[in-house]
Amino acid sequence: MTKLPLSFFERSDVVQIARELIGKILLTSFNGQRTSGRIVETEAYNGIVDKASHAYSGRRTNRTDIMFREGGTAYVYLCYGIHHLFNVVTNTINIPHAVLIRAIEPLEGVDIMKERLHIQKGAQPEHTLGRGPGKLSKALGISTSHTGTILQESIAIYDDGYTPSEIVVSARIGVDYAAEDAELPYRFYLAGSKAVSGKK
DNA sequence: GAGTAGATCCTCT
DNA sequence: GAGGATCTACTCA
Repeated sequence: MTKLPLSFFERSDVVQIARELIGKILLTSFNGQRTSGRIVETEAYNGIVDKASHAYSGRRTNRTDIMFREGGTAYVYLCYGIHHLFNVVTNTINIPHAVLIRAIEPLEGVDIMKERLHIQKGAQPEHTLGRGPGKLSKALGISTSHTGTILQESIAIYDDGYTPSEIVVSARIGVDYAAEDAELPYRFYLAGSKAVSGKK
């Protein structure tokens, strides 16, 4: 299992990176609690030309400033006052591209994830633990305090040689406000995975 | 099984 | 002061 280098995220094609992240492993290690899962669903956010992106038209505020950093930085923000959403910043400095990680299949630390989600042990099948961006962040212990973290230490993404059998492309979820950009084929998921969120 | 309301708070206008 | 890259629980059928 090899850790993805920062150069993986510093490439210019955010849509390509989103596709390649399917099947990779997201691993967090906080306070000795190690949890990981295989990424099965992602969405690309294509910077200043993408109405669905927080950085659309070059909007740079305290919150979005993280997206203007170099690739391989974590961008975590609070949605609906409840959910912490985990993104990976891509491309180079001053280009605010990002990939939203939407779903994982749990691998290590399943009991820790259940504890974090307040699920009784064995009460729910494992594939529900990382189904959806809000739950995934909670299961892995990621919160807004981790925004700006470089993805090489307490949070990192690995390649264990797994090759996805079939990747499905679709429009993104929950971005109706983005008008015609909501239709863009920027969402990728692993065909047949039970952990994929959204419609069937 | 499908549809809907409510939670809840930070960020930007 | 409004609204959001969501999730759950509850209703009704």
